[in-house]
Amino acid sequence: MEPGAIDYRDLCMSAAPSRLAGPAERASRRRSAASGSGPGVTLADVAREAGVSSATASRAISGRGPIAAQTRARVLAAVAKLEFEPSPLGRSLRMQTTGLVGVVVPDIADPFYAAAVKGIQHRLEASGYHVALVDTDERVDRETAAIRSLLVARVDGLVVCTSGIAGSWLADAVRRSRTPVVFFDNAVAGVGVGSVTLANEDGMRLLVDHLVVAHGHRRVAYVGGRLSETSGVERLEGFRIGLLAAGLSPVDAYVRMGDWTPASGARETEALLALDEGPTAIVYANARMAFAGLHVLHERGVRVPDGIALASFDDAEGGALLDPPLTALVRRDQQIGDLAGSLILRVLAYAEAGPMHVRIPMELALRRSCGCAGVTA
Amino acid sequence: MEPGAIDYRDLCMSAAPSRLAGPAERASRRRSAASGSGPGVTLADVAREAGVSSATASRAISGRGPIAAQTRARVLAAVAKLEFEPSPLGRSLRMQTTGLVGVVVPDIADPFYAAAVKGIQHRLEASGYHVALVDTDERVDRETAAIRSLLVARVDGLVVCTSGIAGSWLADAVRRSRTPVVFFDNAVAGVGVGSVTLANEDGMRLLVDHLVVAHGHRRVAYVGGRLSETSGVERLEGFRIGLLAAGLSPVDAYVRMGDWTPASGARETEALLALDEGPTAIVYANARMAFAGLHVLHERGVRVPDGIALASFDDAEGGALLDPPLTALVRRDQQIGDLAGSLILRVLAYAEAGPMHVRIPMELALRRSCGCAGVTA
DNA sequence: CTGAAAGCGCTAACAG
DNA sequence: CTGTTAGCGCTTTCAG
Repeated sequence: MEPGAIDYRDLCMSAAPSRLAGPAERASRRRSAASGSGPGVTLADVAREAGVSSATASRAISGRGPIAAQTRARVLAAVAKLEFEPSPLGRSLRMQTTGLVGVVVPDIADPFYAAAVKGIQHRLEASGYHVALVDTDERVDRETAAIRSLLVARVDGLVVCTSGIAGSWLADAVRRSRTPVVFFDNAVAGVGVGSVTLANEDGMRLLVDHLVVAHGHRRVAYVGGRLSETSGVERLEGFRIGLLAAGLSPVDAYVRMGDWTPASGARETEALLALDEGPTAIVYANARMAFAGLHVLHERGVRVPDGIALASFDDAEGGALLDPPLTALVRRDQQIGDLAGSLILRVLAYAEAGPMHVRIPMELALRRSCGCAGVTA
Repeated sequence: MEPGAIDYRDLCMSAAPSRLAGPAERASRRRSAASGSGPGVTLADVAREAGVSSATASRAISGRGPIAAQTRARVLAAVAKLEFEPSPLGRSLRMQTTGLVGVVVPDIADPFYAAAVKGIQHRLEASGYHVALVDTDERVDRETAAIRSLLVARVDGLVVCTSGIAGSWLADAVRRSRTPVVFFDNAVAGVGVGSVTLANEDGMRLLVDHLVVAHGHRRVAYVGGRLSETSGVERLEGFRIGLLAAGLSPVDAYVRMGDWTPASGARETEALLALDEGPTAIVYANARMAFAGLHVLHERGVRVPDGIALASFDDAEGGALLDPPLTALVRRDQQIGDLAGSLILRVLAYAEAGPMHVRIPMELALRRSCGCAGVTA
């Protein structure tokens, strides 16, 4: 082990106490102002160097306000010479703006949210915003704390996927702070300047319709997600309506509720298998549950799709790689994040009026787990 | 479609121009100061309400400096009454501290980085820091821009996984800014206050050793990751040394270089299959390439592990769910992030001296893809 | 123990 | 067109 290296177990003991001093408690590190260039150089320095007032320097740099071309050039030269970088701290205080957008997600380890965050971040970065990310572990109390804390930090906007249909607290807090909020994946009725959601109901109907009409299944089961989230509610509704539209009626025993996790997908699949007269097809409300379900079926020696056919609402990197490849609804993964980012930017840039709600349509990818030959990629 | 709802295609046209006005260009929204409570209440308001000076109010709230218990109580009452939340903007300017830690990752959609970010965020949140996340898409130019931009934003610290062994720019920038940096997964020699990396070499040796010694393979191939990253280099080295230690010599044709992506995993696997005398076992440098490789093998009708045995350096949610379950090295996924967070906190809290380098040991999970019976979970 | 005053770095009115 | 002045909200000497 090289010098300076330590065993990770030691670190767990020594450097990971449950609570270290936070930013507010820390003594301020003084800037060293070492070479007189780079961070540490102030606008006043630039002004002095250029022989103008700091107001003029500010105008030259920001491009706002009248300024003689020649003066501007002098200032810019000074900026370059001193390698001046305007400090956002002074500007933030003055402008009441942080250049930060808070992003709150239930679980960044879920590939769906990871992709969404990627989309949001790329979008916002292009407009000069930074993303303050908080992962809530799907816990409503953590979500509440996260939003509160981001509001205190004076983020310019918020992009939130709430877990749990948010109560009045969220609505109040958001309204009072006058901070624009965009919801994605799960919307909150009546709150926020916009939302981006999937066509949960339509998509699920597509899936059910395919299983029933194209493949003739009549005993179709459903493994759903949390009903405390709108996506869970809407997908279930889509399942029921899809069944009814196809002339079948939902059977209670075939409708199982999971919580989006692989563990719950496995559990509910086993429950379905234990039934006297089991289903001939199972629809999962998301990919992670479907993956786990497929695994259970393999273990039990049930052939897919011959024994039981499978389909999933939601795809993920790997759905196409499974054996058999999973029939699912597809979308460009970062799209939802990109749109959510666009929505919040629209408000930040133009302070536009009415809320804007976007639904992303879903497309069916017919692979082999439903019984198709697997034409679609 | 409900009122206010629009089709997403319209939005792509109307609200997603390539560049919207950024924070610096926006006119400042004036606080409405509506009810006189909540955000908008200033320390001066509290002081007035409590009948003290703002200096005293500050002392009462921050807990720093001498203050009479009674006075403090009066101030705290005023705080509660007005629902005062200290503005971080004023404090930031004064303290030269933002409470922000920049986190830079190559690809948040990679489950490994997602888990790492989760660990980092949770750790930092516990100490009151926010995480400013940037995803670089594995592009060095984006990484450079990200770090520069975070430094300009005056983050208090940086946690970085660099893609590409960072050149002198990074070293310079980091040193000059005097901002503490912790590297994870990929380290950069001589730069930063710490690093958290996996035991790449040891782990890979474990894998090779198992294949050769336990299962008697003599034609072992390797599908590696980028050699512009230390993890890529170290894993390759581990493979070579492992082979040598087992008394075999590496065969050039069996050593293929991918770039961590599933696509490259598939491509190199096919190249291996095209060989006259192909390998009897393949070791992959990460899970995503292994998944794709397994898929290719399935498609080609090669039985795993009978035809070709498989093992992967790196696991991921789902490795155990594959068919056959994938033999791989395992770790607690968020651990690397947790440790990286601890390391940067240590520096932020104590401004401690020497750099600290941590290696996370890897453990072998014997599943079925290598030929084992699949005892380990 | 408390108050007055200065200032972090920047921008915006308002004069000149 | 440019300089002066006045803060944004907070912390911290320095006196009292």
